[in-house]
Amino acid sequence: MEDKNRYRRMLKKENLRNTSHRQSILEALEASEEPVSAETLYLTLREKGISISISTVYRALDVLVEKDIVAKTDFTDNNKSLFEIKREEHRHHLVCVKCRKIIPVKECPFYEYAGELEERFGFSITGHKLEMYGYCQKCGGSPGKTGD
Amino acid sequence: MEDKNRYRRMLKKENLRNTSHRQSILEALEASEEPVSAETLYLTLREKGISISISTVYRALDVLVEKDIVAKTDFTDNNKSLFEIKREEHRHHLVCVKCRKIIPVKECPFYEYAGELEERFGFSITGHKLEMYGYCQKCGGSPGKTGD
DNA sequence: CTCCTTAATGCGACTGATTCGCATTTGCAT
DNA sequence: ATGCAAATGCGAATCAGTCGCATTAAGGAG
Ligand SMILES: [Mn+2]
Ligand SMILES: [Mn+2]
Ligand SMILES: [Zn+2]
Ligand SMILES: [Zn+2]
Repeated sequence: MEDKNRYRRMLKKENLRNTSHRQSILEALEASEEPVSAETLYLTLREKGISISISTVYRALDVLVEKDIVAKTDFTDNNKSLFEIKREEHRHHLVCVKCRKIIPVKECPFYEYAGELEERFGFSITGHKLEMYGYCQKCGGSPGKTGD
Repeated sequence: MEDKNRYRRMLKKENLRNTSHRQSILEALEASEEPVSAETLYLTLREKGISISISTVYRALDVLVEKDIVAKTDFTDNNKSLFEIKREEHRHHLVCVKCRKIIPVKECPFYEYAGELEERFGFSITGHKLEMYGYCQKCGGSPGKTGD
């Protein structure tokens, strides 16, 4: 219930109306540990008994991405975009090229590197995306720690 | 002319036939400093007087990506994929969100970080993509060095 | 060089994710 | 409560990318 108010504030700050659909979408995104497609999100909402149109899902996601509340990523292969709510600590992903599993990674080693590039290219970096591809443990990954 | 032989060898190694279209495509990709869309590539080839079909461009790119000779990237915004030949040193990109300029960056600060993640998640990393977004110098970037 | 097998290509039809137009509803400021 | 702009629903439209199938052209064997 307090998330509801947080979302309201976020939307307000961006001059977006606080609609029940946007609330539901933010809630569903927050609940998902992995990035989700517009269609998956749509189906999830419908299962919860929420009557919404797929166009609305796309439009809501668009505006949330534009306002930097949601991150949109196009992983290669699968032709659909995936969406993820932006959290305290932004995330990167390990994507298994075999089973398509996506593991979120919270660390970001890029800040100092970014500063260096900004100076070199006279470029002002406002964001970045990093996706790593390979094989998960089940599909033939390295035998490293099981993630303890 | 010696590139032609290099391409032939690359194709042969992957059991791909050495067709004139694939040669032209590799040549055009090599000549481009920036990633290009299938359509741009298609038009470039046509301008050179090469008669080719857009399906063939897509099919050639697909197989080259599959064989790890070409890198495919989906930059956000513009809904088309961009393609780039894989060079000695793989590249990342600075993308200006205003004018869409793409600056290639050759450094990759990523290798040791990758090793760490592999061990932690039992994941075997075979590749990665890193794209950075922001404003180029012309569009309001940092006043850093002009790239000397 | 000639033949043969099969990959590669052209072309048009098709797909499927995303977008759009427009009529209707809803949020929200006054 | 009222009015207006923003948001939504629904179907139509877009358009990058894919596919089927008939035709061409690599390139290996002889
Ligand atoms: Mn990061
Ligand atoms: Mn790298
Ligand atoms: Zn896997
Ligand atoms: Zn720019």
